[in-house]
Amino acid sequence: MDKKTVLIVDDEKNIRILLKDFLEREGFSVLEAQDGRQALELFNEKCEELNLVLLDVMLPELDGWTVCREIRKLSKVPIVMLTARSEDFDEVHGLEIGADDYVKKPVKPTTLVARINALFRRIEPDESKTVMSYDGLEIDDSSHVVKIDCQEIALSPKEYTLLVLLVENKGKVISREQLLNQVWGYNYYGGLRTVDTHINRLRMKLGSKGEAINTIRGFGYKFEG
Amino acid sequence: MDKKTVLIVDDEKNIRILLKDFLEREGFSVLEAQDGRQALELFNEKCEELNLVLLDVMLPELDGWTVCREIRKLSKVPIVMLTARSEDFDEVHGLEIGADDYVKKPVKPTTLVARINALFRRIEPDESKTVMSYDGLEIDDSSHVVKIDCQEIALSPKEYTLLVLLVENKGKVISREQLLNQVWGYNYYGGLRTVDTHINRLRMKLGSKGEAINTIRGFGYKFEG
DNA sequence: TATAATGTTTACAAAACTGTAACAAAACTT
DNA sequence: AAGTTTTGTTACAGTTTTGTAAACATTATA
Repeated sequence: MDKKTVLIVDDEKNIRILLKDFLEREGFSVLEAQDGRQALELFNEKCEELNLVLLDVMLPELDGWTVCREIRKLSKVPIVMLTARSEDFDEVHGLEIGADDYVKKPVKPTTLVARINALFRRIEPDESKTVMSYDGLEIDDSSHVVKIDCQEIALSPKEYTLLVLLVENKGKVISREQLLNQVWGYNYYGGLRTVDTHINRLRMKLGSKGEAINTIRGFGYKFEG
Repeated sequence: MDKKTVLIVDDEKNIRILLKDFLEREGFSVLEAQDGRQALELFNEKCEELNLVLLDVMLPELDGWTVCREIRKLSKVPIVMLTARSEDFDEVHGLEIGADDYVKKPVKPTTLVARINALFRRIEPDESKTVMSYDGLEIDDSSHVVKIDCQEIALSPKEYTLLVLLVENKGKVISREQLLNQVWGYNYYGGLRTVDTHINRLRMKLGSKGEAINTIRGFGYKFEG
């Protein structure tokens, strides 16, 4: 998987910096433009290597709408439009003139990246993955692979199901009854202590990451502190 | 461009009706489900003809997250997740487990349709690949020929179908139920162990390449590690 | 601090799962 | 119609997984 290049077009410098930093940390390569004219120039020049354009709607000189339409004429590069003021938030129009997503500012970088990845996943279906991750723990449910620091570990069916449930509800306490219902089935008849045993086995196999499974005395278990 | 089929999954009847009416007026064909279990059943049955799933997060029985993950395991059908309550609005998680868009209710039908169209615009008409290959294994679906290191091998119909399904979903775990549904037909009534037997026969015929078929204890089989 | 309540760990037998072989029914060929 | 191939089921064995109980540890409570 090669590095993706993103062009950020925004007239506010702090926003460009914020997004650029975050995207680079996520492994993207980033170009910047501060107005529509510059954006189009850069686009013409680097068209081939661009994978995505992050386009603000309010721009000096040439507005985002126009830039979006121009780019669409030339290329199929995905475009995400950003908008700040609610009166500019004509989502339907934005999508109709060729944007692939349309997002209201302020946008959390994590969210933005998640949306960008979802977009890429669509375009290059080979890399489609459904991963949950936390710290160095990675769960790909479609391939059923659990990794700790990129090292695959083997879990039994119950352990796996339990882990997925915990991670999925990370931050929330889940009672033993709930765990029994979800993992063992709602008409399962068995002792609650069984859950403890499995939690224990899971913790062992997760090694240091096992500490992310917290005991909430009297209530149940919770993933993450 | 033929008519697109959308599956609406929501437990609120008025929302289903509202969306259904609107989508049908826009030229879509619509199916409905009111809970997660029903959604998955419908999905298994109509998998082939579906183009999009509109999935509410809050559902009785099986929640939207689970449904989304299940669908993702087997298919590349786009999924749009809807959510009503803000505490359920974990956009990043939704997108990570395979949703293509994630929208907060109440959503204007016009907006929704614009987003759906933007999604479809991205998806290229899949040139139905006829040749699949993995390592020294080559499957030409148009001529029905399977080769190992350029050496043609003979597979029975069931073995062939099974292999194609596995290879098409390489890297993904497929449950015995799913294999039965896809290979033997949706309303086939027969034991799950039958799948094991055929997997076994397939492995034999594939020789060393047979090792690419992995057993995922408690869940099913997966092609490739 | 003593006691009760709750959670953790260990050990082991029971249960569940899978691979394989054998067999008979069904489908297909000739 | 006889022979061949494909198919579904069952049974058995080896292995892994699982549930339970009991001992052990920890935390709360009086």
